[in-house]
Amino acid sequence: MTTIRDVARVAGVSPATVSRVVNGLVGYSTETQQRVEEAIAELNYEPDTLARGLKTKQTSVIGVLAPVVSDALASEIMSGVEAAARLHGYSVMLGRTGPSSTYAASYLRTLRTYRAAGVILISAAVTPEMRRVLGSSVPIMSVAIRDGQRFPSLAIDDEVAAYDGTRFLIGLGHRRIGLLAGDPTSVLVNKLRIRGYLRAMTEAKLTPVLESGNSLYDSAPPALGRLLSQDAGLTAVFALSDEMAAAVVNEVQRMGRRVPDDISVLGFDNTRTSQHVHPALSTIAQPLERMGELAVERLLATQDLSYGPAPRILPHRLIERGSTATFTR
Amino acid sequence: MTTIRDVARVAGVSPATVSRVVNGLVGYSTETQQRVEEAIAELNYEPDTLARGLKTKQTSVIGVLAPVVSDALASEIMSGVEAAARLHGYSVMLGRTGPSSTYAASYLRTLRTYRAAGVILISAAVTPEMRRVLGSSVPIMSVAIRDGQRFPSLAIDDEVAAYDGTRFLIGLGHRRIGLLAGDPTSVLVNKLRIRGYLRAMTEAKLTPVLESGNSLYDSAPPALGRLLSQDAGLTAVFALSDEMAAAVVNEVQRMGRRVPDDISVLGFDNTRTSQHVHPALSTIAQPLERMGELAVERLLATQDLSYGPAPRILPHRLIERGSTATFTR
DNA sequence: CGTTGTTTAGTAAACGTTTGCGTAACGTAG
DNA sequence: CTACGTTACGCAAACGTTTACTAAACAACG
Repeated sequence: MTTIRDVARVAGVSPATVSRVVNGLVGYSTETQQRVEEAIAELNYEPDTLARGLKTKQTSVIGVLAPVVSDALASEIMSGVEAAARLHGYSVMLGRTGPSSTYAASYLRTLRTYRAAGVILISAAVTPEMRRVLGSSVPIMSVAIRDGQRFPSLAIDDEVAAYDGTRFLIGLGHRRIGLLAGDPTSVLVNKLRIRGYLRAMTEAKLTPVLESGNSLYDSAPPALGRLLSQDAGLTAVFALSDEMAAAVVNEVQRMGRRVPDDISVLGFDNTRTSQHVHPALSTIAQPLERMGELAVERLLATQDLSYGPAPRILPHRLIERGSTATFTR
Repeated sequence: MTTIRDVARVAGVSPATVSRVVNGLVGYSTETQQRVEEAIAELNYEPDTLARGLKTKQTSVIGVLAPVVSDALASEIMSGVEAAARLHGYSVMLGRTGPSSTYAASYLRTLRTYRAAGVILISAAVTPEMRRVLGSSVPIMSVAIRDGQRFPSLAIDDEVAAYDGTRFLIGLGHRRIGLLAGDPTSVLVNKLRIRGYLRAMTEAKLTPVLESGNSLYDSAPPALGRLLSQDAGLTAVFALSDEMAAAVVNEVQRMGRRVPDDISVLGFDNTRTSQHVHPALSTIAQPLERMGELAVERLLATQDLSYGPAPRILPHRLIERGSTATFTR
């Protein structure tokens, strides 16, 4: 390994000077700068991150935690995170939120010993325990979830998004619209979306029909069954994740009915899954990659924690594909 | 931050002793050990990774690079990597292979300055440039790709897997079987799989019909069109990725023909996508998560590079679901 | 020409660990 | 009682940086 001392020797200056030019500080002549740069190139010198971090108490790592790393939604956000991080010269460290808050906290502890520059939580809220573990030096934020008022977060307005989706279905002429939710007890996001659906339905004086799955594919068919047993005449189903929506599309067809002719299906998230099914899903798009990018940018803008709690709202967008159609009768 | 000195002071010993008990070395009495451990617990001490890494020239980070991070196949492998890494007390750093070998190399350089314990390449081969950048101190290996003979890798036997898939279709009674490959020029994997298909077909004295996509969903419909224009009477299509297979299923149905009654479709990889389509895909499963886990275990077993080049072959498995059926006529 | 200010550069002390070396204490054997 | 081996532990020097201080050199100014 070639060190800063080697460079200094070759360039005929002191290590301090080399450090200065490497970091673009002031205090050297152009001539010196050139000699140093030549030496760096010649020796193929690269500053040691560890030593630097030890001294400066900061490294360019950003931690990213998701409930499960192979999740499609999380993957796309991570993709954005990776891109933006790289762009700004940061590296990303990957982890799982895991089963318990303690599990996550343990990883955060690791992140702190790495003197990470910040951490991004996907689809998970910042708990006080996490905040405590990190100490005051490393900023943290949630994305794709509306946290309480306590910590910074980045998400769409889930209530309005679900409202818009429901309105869309109503505008298509549907009157009997079922909602297939995720687990409302655990995830705030679902509570908000359910509220949006409810608001749209009651405004239109329609009776809500609601069942919950767990956002994954397999939970949808049984939940759809329950939905249909509440109201066999449903003409539209609004599923709160694309995976569940895809399952609904397939299940409906398996039952011998057609999408969208007999039943319209609306998804949520606009992950790749929404295009993997036929007909392709109409869905509420979240700007997933963008969210990831923005998350790192906001994090980097946060020198101190004075950044404040205000959740930042991103625009959602309804994408109309083949799984929804007008209903007339 | 509480340091080893603080612990030493509280426990009434020297920093050296604290270090020894933290690292489980020898040279202290049980009584001392207990005092130190109490102090550690009391102060909530956690050794600084940076300082330790600087001294020992090793950190517990494992780098993982994939061509694109939101890819389903890569995600599942990463999931395994994350799990195993965590289990062994390592952290994973995420990166993209990116467009060029130089792009990847630049990230590897970063990884080296972090003194990473190793790096895992997903669906990408180790180039000599990468190897050179890493120097001799950090081991690297590929997974889900059969590298040349030069560097360690971990994969299924793609040739045999494709052969088996084709044999399976033939066993079902199909005679006119089209292959939908990925890009054969760039990825070795595809070359091997194509070879397997070809071998099965010629052994059975059937005439191969072959077109290439790029492994992604959108590339499949046009490629299917070309396949069908070569032989409109195809009764089975073997797609070399689940995404393409899913697209084929949807496209076939869009054309008013039925899967599997009119055309059987066989996929490859057994990613989640294979279940998102109806009928669900029969497919060749790779043990993706397991591959990720094994990759880190092999890496960790590699103190030095004397590990040798032998590619390790993992078993593949044919999963029969609804998209394939016997053909009789 | 002394004084002062500015620019360029070097010296050395940290940052928090690990570890080679030295040594005191204590048994045990001769 | 001396000699010696073993165990438990402390001292201090690294690891590769950054950065506060200091100082030399030089110009500008009265």
